[in-house]
Order: sequence, then structure tokens, then C-alpha cells
Amino acid sequence: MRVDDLPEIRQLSLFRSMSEASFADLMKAAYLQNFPAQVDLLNEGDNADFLFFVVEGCVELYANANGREGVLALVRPVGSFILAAILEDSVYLMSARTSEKSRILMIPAQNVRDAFESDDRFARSIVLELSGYFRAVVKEYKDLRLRTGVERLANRLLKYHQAQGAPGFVELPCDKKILASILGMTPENLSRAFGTLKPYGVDVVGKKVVLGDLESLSVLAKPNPLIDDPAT
Amino acid sequence: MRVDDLPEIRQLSLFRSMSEASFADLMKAAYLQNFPAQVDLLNEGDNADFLFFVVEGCVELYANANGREGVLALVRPVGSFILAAILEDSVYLMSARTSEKSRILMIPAQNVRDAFESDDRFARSIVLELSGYFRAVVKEYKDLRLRTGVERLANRLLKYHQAQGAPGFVELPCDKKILASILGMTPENLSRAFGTLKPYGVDVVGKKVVLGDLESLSVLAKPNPLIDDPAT
DNA sequence: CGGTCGGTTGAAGCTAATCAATTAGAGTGG
DNA sequence: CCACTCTAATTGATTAGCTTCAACCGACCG
Repeated sequence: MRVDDLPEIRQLSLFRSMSEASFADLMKAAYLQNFPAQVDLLNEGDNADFLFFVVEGCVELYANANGREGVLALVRPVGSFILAAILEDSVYLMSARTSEKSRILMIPAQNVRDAFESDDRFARSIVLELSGYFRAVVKEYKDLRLRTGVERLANRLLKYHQAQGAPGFVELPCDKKILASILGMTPENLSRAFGTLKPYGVDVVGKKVVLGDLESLSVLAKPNPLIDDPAT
Repeated sequence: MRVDDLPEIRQLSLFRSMSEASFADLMKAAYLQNFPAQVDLLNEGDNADFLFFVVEGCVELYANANGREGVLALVRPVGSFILAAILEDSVYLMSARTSEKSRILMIPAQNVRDAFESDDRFARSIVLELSGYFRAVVKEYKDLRLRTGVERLANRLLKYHQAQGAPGFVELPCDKKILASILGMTPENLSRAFGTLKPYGVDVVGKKVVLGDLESLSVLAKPNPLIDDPAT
């Protein structure tokens, strides 16, 4: 594939300060592929052979244990995943599947590690990328440990509201089933949680949600920048 | 303080491949201090002014939200904490307090960032350190999401058993109260969880635990290297 | 000897998962 | 265009897991 097919990749903070040569090497080795929905891209426990980027569509990261399954995160354009496994030359800790028809960029692990060794700027960009990842998981962990299901939903809605910028209105980024799993609850429980939030001005029709009383919703949610703010 | 006071610091994977000069610079700026038990070293939300190392003793990382508190991890010698906040020049996401009398090494954040910019080997060591952190939190997150309290306890016991190497015997690394919080449950619940494990050969007296039937305990716990193995 | 704190135990209540049944919607083929 | 089908989503009833509150025991310490 051609480097200039994907200017948005070059502009990612991960690659922006990389040398022209290293970037070209990486892209030469890379694959750009289209996948239908519901295709497994990798399974936890597999050797980390590729670094992935979602160019179009959406990917779910999920995991299984003790007979249960949970979605840990959604990745949307242009986001990467499983960078840490690549660098440690180890196995994936999460599985990944497309949740929509998606366009995926795959870079062989060895090429990434070579570039990491040879390109100093790239190595430093990776540090910032990983710090961001790390802090994001810590926030998710705190969210799960310190909040009830209803609180998690309320805060998630406020977060989407902030991100989407439409006053009093939110569009859910995925099916309620997947949203439930991301929030660490069952679909039934999510449905009831929306019911619980109705007195706080939350009205849901399909993926469209009206937040009619941000004031009282915030009182319930107690949003916390150290959990909910993607920037901090 | 003198560099050669702390040969074990120099030997950390984070510093091992660092240039002599950069390391000396860092250590010149560093503070080595003794703290009694139960002293708060930093609070979540504070600016990240120092990178910390536990040289002796033990530190709890914990967090608060929505009126609840949870211990997220214990750090023992020689471990670092809050590296990611330093690199992002941001605020701490977790609070830290000594849980025993402890000896703490503190390096000013700016010096760490300077060394990160000037020393290529150091920058790369940080990547591996952060990958390890990241993967550790992902494992904790999976543990919490995908297992019940009793399962988490059983797996934690098996993990300590593995680490300590004494067949059929485990010594708890902290008070049960703190262990409970680490496992994401109340002290009462931990007590009951130990009770539940009695038929599986688990006998507790104080911090001493006998694992009398590893076979059946494992059947219950279903240990999973992608959660429990510190190495993967 | 009294006090504090860690730990345990019991009872009650709450949160969330499970099981079961039903409804709503999206997509398919006649 | 409409019946048919499949899955998402909702709702109710029940159960499991966990927390909370309260009482109590025992060890350590002033």
C-alpha cells in the first residue's frame, strides 16, 4: 500500500515526529485491509504479530475468563491497539473483533520494534502514547471500583455529552448491548439503569438520548476529572 | 545523597542502560527520605512533582470517588510509582501513603523529563517500564470484571504461593483489611471468602495461610496466565 | 486495666446477575 | 408491500453476591 493513502496516519502523534525514512519503512511493511463486522482480528494469548490501527469503522477489545466475557474498550478512527504487547514481544491480553465493517491498518510487530530501536523520536512518541493508555486504564479501573452501575452510566452520558458538543443531547456510539458490557453490566441492568435516570431528565429513544436536566444528573453522577476527563 | 548509597536503584531495569552522566545528574537532584507508617506522600489531583521509588517498606496506591475509597496496588522495594503522570507533566491519578515505616527515593519531575529527552537509552527503558505497568493494570481490570470475590481471593492466594515458593504455604503481604481493598471487597466479605475457601483446603491463622488442597483450589479459581502471571 | 484496632460473625438490605417472557426493529424474501 | 425472521431491547420474577450495620472477640499498647 502507498504511504500517501493515509495522511491521517502520518499525522498521529505516534508518527508525527518520526523520520521520513523510518515511517516509509513501516508503511512499506504494512497491510491495509477491509473487514466485515463481527470478525475476530486477534485472540488473547496469541503472539503479538501486528500492531493495529482502526482507519475506518470500529473495533471492540474484549476478554474472557472464568466463563465470563467483557468488552474493555471501543477503538474508533484513528486509534491504535495492543501496542504494549508488541513492545514486550509478548502475547495479547485482550481479544479484538470488528463491531462494524472496518478498515484496519496492520504493521508487523518486528518492524515496529526495529523502528523503536532505530528512531529516537519514535521511541519517545511511544512513551507518551503508552502513558496515555496507562492512565486511561487506571481511570476505567477506578470507574469500576468506585462507582455503582447507575453512576457509571450517568457519568458516561455526561462524558459523551461533553465530547459531542450538542447541548442536552447525546448519541450513543454503539448498541446498548455493547455499551452495557463496556460499563461492566448486563443489558438488562443497563435498561433498568436508564429507567433509574429518567427522573433526572434522561430520555432514551434508540441511540438518541436527551439530557433534560444536566444539573440534577451531575449531582447524582458526581463527575470527576480524574476519572472522566480524557485529557487529564 | 550519594549515588553509591543505592546500588539497587542503579540496577533497576529502568536505569541499568542509562549513561553514567545522566544517572549521576538524576541522583544529584534526588531526595532519599524516611517516613513513618500512614503518611500521605501525594494526593490524586496534585501536580506530579516527583517520581517515587520505594527503597524500603511499603506504599499503598489508592483512590477516592463518589464517597468510596479503594486501594489499587501495593508497591514494595524496589518499585516505582506514578511514572506516567511525570511524563505527561500532568496530575496524579492515585494517592499514595506509606503502609509501613518506609524509605522513599524522590526524583524531581523536571529532572526525569530532562533525562528522558537527553538520554536515548533511558527513553527506551521507560517504554518497557510503562508497557509493564499498562499490562499489569489491564490484568487487574480483567480480574475485577470477570471474577467473583471468592475467585479473586483464590487466585491471589495461588499467585502468592507461586511467588513465595513454599509448597502449600502462603504468608499474606499485608493486613487483611488492605488485602480486602486490593481485592475490591470489604473486610467482612474477605473474612467470609476465606470461610468459603475452607472446604478447598485453605486454613488461615493471622497472616499465615495453609493451602492444603491446591488441586481443588485451582479448580475453583481457574487461574489464567493472562491475568495472574506477572511475567506475561 | 481500659482502650483501640483488626478481625470475625450475624442479620438485613441493596445492587446486580440470571432466567423467562414479551415487545420492538431491522433486514430478507416472497 | 407485507409476512417472516432474527436480534436488540425491555420488563418482571428470582437468586446470587456483596455491602452495611451492629455486636463481639482478642491482641497489642498505653
